[in-house]
Amino acid sequence: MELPDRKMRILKAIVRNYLETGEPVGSRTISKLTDLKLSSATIRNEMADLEEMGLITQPHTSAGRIPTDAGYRLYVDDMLSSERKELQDERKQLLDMQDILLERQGKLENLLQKVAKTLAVSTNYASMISSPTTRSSKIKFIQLSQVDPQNVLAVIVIEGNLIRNKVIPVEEELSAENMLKLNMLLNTNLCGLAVEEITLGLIEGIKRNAGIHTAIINDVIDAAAEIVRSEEELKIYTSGANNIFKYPELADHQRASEIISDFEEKQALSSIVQETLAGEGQNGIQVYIGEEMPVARMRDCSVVTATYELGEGMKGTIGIIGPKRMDYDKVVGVMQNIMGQLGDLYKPAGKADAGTDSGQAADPLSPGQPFTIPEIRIPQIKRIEIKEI
Amino acid sequence: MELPDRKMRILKAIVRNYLETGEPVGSRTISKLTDLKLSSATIRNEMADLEEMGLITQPHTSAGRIPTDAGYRLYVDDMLSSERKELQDERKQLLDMQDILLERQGKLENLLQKVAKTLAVSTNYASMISSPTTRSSKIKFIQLSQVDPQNVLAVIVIEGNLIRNKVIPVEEELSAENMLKLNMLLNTNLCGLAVEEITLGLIEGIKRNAGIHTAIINDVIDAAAEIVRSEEELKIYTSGANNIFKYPELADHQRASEIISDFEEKQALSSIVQETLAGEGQNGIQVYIGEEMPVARMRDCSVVTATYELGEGMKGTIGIIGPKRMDYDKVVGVMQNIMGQLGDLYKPAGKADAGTDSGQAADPLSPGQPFTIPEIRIPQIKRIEIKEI
DNA sequence: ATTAGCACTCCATCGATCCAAGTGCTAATA
DNA sequence: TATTAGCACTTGGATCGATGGAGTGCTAAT
Repeated sequence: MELPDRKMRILKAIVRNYLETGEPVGSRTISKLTDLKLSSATIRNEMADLEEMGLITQPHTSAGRIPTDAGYRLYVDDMLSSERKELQDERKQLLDMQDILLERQGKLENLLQKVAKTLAVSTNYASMISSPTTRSSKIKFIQLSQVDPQNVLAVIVIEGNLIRNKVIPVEEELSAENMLKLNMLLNTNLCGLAVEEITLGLIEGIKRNAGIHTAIINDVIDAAAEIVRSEEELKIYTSGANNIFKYPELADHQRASEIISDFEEKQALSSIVQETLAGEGQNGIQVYIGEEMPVARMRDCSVVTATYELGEGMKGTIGIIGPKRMDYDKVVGVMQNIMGQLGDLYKPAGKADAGTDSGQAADPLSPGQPFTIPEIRIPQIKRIEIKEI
Repeated sequence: MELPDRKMRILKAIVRNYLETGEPVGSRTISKLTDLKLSSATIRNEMADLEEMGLITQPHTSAGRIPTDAGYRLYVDDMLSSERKELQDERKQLLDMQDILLERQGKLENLLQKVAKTLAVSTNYASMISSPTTRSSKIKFIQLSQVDPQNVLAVIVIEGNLIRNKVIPVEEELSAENMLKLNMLLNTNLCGLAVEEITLGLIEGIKRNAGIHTAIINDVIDAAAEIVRSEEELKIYTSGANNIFKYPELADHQRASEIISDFEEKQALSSIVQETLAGEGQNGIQVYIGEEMPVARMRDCSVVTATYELGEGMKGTIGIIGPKRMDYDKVVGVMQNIMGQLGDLYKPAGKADAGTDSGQAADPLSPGQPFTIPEIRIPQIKRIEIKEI
């Protein structure tokens, strides 16, 4: 949609003013606000036109105008397409804070949670961030071990030092020798492959090559393959849901309750993440306004999403959810900033301490070294002989 | 505090009625409600007495009465001390639903999340559940392995098949032989010990016995010990925060925002958990009413907490947070029910399939077998000889 | 000791009124 | 022809007062 320059400027002025105040904005306000020297009467005429075009609307007859979804859309598209020189400034401005925040963390989980919080705090909107996908990440290392007579522990390390593990119950204990063979077998066949390359056929092939054929071995191979293949669950971290109370248009019981609920359940957010990963927006940033929201219950909101990339193929989504009158400029700026920061994370970093953190989850950010892995190799177990001491 | 029977009955009637309606309750209502055949005038007199005792109060001069914190307290204490026969019924009633819900899950995380949700749905209040402590759980198995030249993977399995892992960055690669020695050393010295028994002194001892003395080895031992010793972080799962909107006294912006925020941050909830684990209430259930709340920002709420036990020493806390006028009877019933269910989880269960679940977290509920572990043993690696094929 | 009766208090509700902000239209102006 | 000043009109929100219902405390009767 093309718009005469003057109308466009008036529209922008309306949108910007409404973003700030949340109040319908009248002709007089615009007249004073813009540098086009026009009287309120002229503005009124233009506004009548804009309304006819469906870009703005008035809540009731004698009120000012507020942007429609289409109005926002035009505003946002214009913003995204034009070179944003201010963004540079905003990025700089935020860098300090970010630097502190993004100090090397032990656990990916904590990092993501912190990023979510930073986003929420610095924008005053609700935020979310999804864990990165690992579908195309390569397997680095597999290890099975007999924890006790009934349980085998399987640990799989994938690129980025993400760790998956599981205890596999077994009917009877495996001999140490078989266990070692199994380890070699799995490592030789699976290391270096991307997670998505592990097919059922491949697994069957491995079973045939196993040499030893017991039900147990087959079960264990299946279980191990399952861990690798298992659709990694999409985890979503959120923060600042209570920020919605800052915007009266979202803060009534009905709406607030729904939004809070969606934030707790994560289900709805997940569909936004899917949507984002599917379609690529300009600059990697996508904006859904009101009715465009993938989630019906959030049709009073807008969401700005972006895809971040941690390492090769490890993509995730960050999102800011707020009222339709959100400060899109600022949000996009913050977003690009964070994207940059996250992208930088897997580049070589300064020497760091061996973090004292630990826990069930993995350590994705090996302190003090590059995030990517030089080459895949098979553990150097060649042949093993077991003797009593 | 002792109260004449009649006054007690009137108090209970007031509380119960207020719990239901949320409206101040008048003398006439009570007169009709109770089976003591008394006129409203008599009730009025008694109510005046109760008010003097600080058990009830009127929001304004010409309104009915509502219970004070002290009034609630008396009511709750009475309820908790008397044998609750209705509870039995409620337990039965809920069992079916629970059985479905508590089907063997792969991941502790998912289980806890589901329990939280169940609590929230069945009570209509907000709920939380903390991950169980593992301080006194025993170490079952330790394994270090060289993932790549710069990284050593440490995996520790503790009782209940909980898994902790971490990638330890190293300056130079360890020889296979040293790695094996290290594994043996750690397993021999640490397996069977409770997490809290691992002292710094013990670690030093191990280092001295290591035989091989390089900085690397020491670092790795330190890192491994750190994982074990690291104060396990208290994870808290919540659900149903949006339920607070169902209670007008909590649903105004100010309060709602605070509560939601506390639920997101988990910080405040954590202090409730600590408090609960510290003091033992009757039946393992504790109730904090209004001003008794450990968290200042939640002084308009009540919380009912209970300690559940998964296995030996694995204790966690469940909690229901709602308005002061919460249905304490029901909540306590549901609570006891869930406690029982969780307690039963580590008793032998029917044969189950080898679950297809996996992920970064552990599998605490080894399907198809007892949750507790028969005996600790050292992995049967005795002596290793490495040869090229 | 209990109860009926009554005067009193206070809040919630409803309607009426008023006011500010903003519009659309018309006529004057550059 | 585009812009502007002026004006009548609309409308929702705030304010105010009156009304009525629910509940109380007190007194006198049972």
